[in-house]
Amino acid sequence: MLRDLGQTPAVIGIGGSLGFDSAITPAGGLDALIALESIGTRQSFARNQEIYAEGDACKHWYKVVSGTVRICKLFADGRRHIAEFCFSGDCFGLEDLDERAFAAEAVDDAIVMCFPRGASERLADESPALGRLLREAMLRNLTAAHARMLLLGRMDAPQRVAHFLIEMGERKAGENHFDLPMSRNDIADYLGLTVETVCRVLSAFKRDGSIEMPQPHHLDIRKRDTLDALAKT
Amino acid sequence: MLRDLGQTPAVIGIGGSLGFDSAITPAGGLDALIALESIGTRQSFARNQEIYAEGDACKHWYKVVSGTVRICKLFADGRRHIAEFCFSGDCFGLEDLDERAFAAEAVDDAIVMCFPRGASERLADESPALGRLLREAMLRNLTAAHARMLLLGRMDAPQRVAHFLIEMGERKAGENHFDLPMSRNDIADYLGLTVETVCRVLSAFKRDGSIEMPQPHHLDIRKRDTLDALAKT
DNA sequence: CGCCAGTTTGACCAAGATCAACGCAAGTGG
DNA sequence: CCACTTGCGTTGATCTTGGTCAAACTGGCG
Repeated sequence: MLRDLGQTPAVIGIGGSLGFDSAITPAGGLDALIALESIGTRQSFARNQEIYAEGDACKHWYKVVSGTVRICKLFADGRRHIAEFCFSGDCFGLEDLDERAFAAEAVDDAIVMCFPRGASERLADESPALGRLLREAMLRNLTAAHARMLLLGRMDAPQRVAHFLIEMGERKAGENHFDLPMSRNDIADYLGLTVETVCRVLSAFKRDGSIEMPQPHHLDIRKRDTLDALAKT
Repeated sequence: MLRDLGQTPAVIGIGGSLGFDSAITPAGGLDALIALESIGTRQSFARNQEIYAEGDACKHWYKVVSGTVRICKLFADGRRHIAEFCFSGDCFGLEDLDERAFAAEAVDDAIVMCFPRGASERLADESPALGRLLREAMLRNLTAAHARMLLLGRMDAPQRVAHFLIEMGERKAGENHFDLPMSRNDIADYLGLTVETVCRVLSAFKRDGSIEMPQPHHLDIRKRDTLDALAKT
């Protein structure tokens, strides 16, 4: 547990991929991380179960232990926007507002650690190193958010899907062969497209040999170069 | 100068509106803010002048004193994406990467304060209160980034323009009557639209009486309700 | 005066949304 | 064990929004 925290320590952000995998943990930071770990509680959620709802009070933040979590928002007209998918090691639910602007739901069966917000802020106060780690993580998150703005504002459908596949490959496994835990609808709402468009683009990728998809949720990237070229802005 | 910092203290983020206008400055935070102010230098830029370029080293971050700054990125195909407009009191240029992912340019004649990155990080290490303020500011920035994702991913052209007009009204003046310092091209690149579409939507708003625009850069919101209703997701 | 950069408008086109249908595998209940 | 339902995924036909291309208008400024 300790070793795990040391390698991908708990980190902050509304959601997003931000373990400190490559960060050096300065003296003092490690103690704070141990203390942080000790104030967390473990929770399990079933597929599609709500972790917190839009409008709930922001009393805690979370770190994914296993499974997948989506950070999302439902509109009056029934449409949905997914801000982020969180995988093992990712953190979510830390916001500056008092109320949740987004909901968090388990995509598949998921286990998360839950940290009280106030206590972890006090820990950061006592440990400059932890404070700095948190700031760095937030900036990383901000960088990721800007990248997503580019995707949503400037990329066409094939580019978005290619970008998504590469992102998933890197975050899930770092390999060309992996499972997609989320539905086509989830993917569409994450990329700002419709289910139909996502399907069509995936079919097109399959047709030109860029990917193989024996089952809808089992993916194999065959021409990474082609996808990379597309995803490159 | 000191009073100014106390009211809208220097704050961090790639860009964005994040003065601590409403934040209480806890004991100790103020000292750090004074120290921060003392390490800053004042710089002036002419209209369209570059403050830093994409790829430059991230040695400093900035706070707008007067004028307008755009944070933007140019693509190989000539298109441009504007991540943020920064007005008086806003800060920009603090990133986690070593190289600038975006450029910063003066929209009109602008004056900024420039702070060395390393020195301000050390200040935050010494002052938990400052560290906490910075974290809060970053989270605010993250919230803003998520709102922009919603805009870029889910809103149609009239909604985006309505949202933009309301945002500018609130940030520039808090009134219904104000100047738009940026060009139609800037607006388009900020909203993920083309100049033509921005013009058409503005003309439509003018036709239905939602706004008046005696000159292209002078705006008067006449039916805020209509615009609000549009902008509401 | 004419030039120039920025703005506006119109005609046309294409990417992706919408609407509709079908396929397919995993339940579910008789 | 087999109809029947249900939830996803896929595919096709059509429509809409906003992009593209082209041209005209405007207000400074040499």
